Amino acid sequence: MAIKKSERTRQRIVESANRLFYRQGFHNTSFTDVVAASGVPRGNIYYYFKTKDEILLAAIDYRLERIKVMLEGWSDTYRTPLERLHRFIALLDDTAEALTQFGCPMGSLNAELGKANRALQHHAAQLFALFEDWLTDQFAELGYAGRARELALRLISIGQGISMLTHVHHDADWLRSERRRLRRWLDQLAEGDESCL
Amino acid sequence: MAIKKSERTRQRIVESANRLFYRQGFHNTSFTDVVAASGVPRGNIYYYFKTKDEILLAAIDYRLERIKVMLEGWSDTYRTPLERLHRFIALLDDTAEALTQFGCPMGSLNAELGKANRALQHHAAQLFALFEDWLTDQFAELGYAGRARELALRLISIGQGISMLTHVHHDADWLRSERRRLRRWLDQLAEGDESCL
DNA sequence: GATATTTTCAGATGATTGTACTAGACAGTT
DNA sequence: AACTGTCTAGTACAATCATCTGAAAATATC
Repeated sequence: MAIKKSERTRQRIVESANRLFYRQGFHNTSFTDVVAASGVPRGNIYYYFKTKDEILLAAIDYRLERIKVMLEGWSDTYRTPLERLHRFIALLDDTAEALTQFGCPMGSLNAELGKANRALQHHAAQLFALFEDWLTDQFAELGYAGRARELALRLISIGQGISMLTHVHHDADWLRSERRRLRRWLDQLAEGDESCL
Repeated sequence: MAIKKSERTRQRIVESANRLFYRQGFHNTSFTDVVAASGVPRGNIYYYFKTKDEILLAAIDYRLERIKVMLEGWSDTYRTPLERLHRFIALLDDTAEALTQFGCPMGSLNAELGKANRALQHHAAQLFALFEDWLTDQFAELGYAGRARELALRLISIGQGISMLTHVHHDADWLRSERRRLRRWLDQLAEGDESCL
C-alpha cells in the first residue's frame, strides 16, 4: 500500500517531466519547471531521482513501456499485417495536432540528445528500435521477408520526414495529404506491386 | 578599412555561434561557449548583439545567405533541371559525416526552436523555404509544372527522414543506400515514369 | 506500541546563466 | 593635437540553474 503511494508520486514526476521534455525540449526544461508541473516539492523529487538525466532516463523508459503496450495491443486487435501497418500509419492522424505543434516525440528527442549527450541518445534510439522491429515483423508476414527491415526503416523514415515538415510549416493539412499517399503506397505494396520499391 | 575590421569580428562571432548551435543545439550553447569558441571577449560580443536570440537571428541569416549562394551556383553550373536535382541529392553525400553526427542543420534547428520559441522558428523555416522554391523551379522545368511544389516538398521530406534516421542510428551506410534509391527515383521521374507519384 | 524504514519537503548550496555597465583604445576628421 | 564615433575588453550583476542537506512526518515491521 505504502509502496503504491510512492509509486504514484514517482509516476507523477515522470509523466510531468515527459510532457515538458516533449513540449519544451529537454535542455529548455528546468528542474523548477518539473517541480511546478508535477506539484511534487523539490526535495522530494530529488529523493526519487538524483539528477535531471535520471529523470530523462525514466521518461524514456516510460515511453518505451507505453509503446510496447500499444504495439502489442495492435498485434492483438488486428488480424492481418496489412491492417496493422495501416494502424501504424493512422498514428499520423491520431497525433496530428501534437505533431504540428511539437514535432515527433521520438524524432525531436533523439535530435536534441544526439548533439550533446550521445549516451542518453543511445537510450532514446530504442524508441525507434521498437517500431522498427514491430514493422519488420509485419512486412515479413506480408510476404516481404527478405526486405522486411529495409521496408520498415523506409516507412519510419518517411514518417519522420512528414512529421518534420508538418512541424516546420505548422501545416496539418499537408500531413493528411501525405498520409493518404502513404496509405495508397501500402495498398499497392500489399497487392504485390513492387514497382515503387 | 575600420569597417572591415569590425565586420570581421562580427563575422567571427556569427560563424562560431552558428557552428556551436549546430553541434550542441541552441539552448545547450551558452554565451560563455560563444566567447570561448570565437575568442571575442564577452563585452565585445555584447556590443554587436544585445541578446543570445539576436546572435541566433544573425546565424540564421548567415545560413540563408550561404544557401542562396549555393543554389545560385548550382543554377549557373548545371544546365538541366535533372542535373540540378541530382546535385541537390548529392548534398546527402557531401555532408554525410556531419549528418551522422549532428543531424540535418535545418531540421534540428527548426525542431528545437519550434518547441519553445515559435518566433525564432518561423525565421528558421525560411531555410526550408529557400530549398522548396528552388526545387519547385527545377521540377517545373522538368515538366511537372502542376505538381512541382508537391514534388519539391516530398523530396525535402524524404531527405529529412533519411537525415533523421541516419543521425539516430549513426549509420552513414544506410544513408548512402537510401541516397542511391533516391537517385533512381529521380531518374525514373525524369523519364516520365509517374508510377510512383 | 516500540523501532526501523521509507517518504516528505522547506530551504541552502555554489556554479552558471544571460545581460549589462564602464573605462579606455583605436580610428578618422578637423 | 584635440575631438568624435566606433570598437575593445574587463568585470559586475541579479536571476536561475541543478544539486544537496537534514530533520520532520508518515508508514511499515516487529
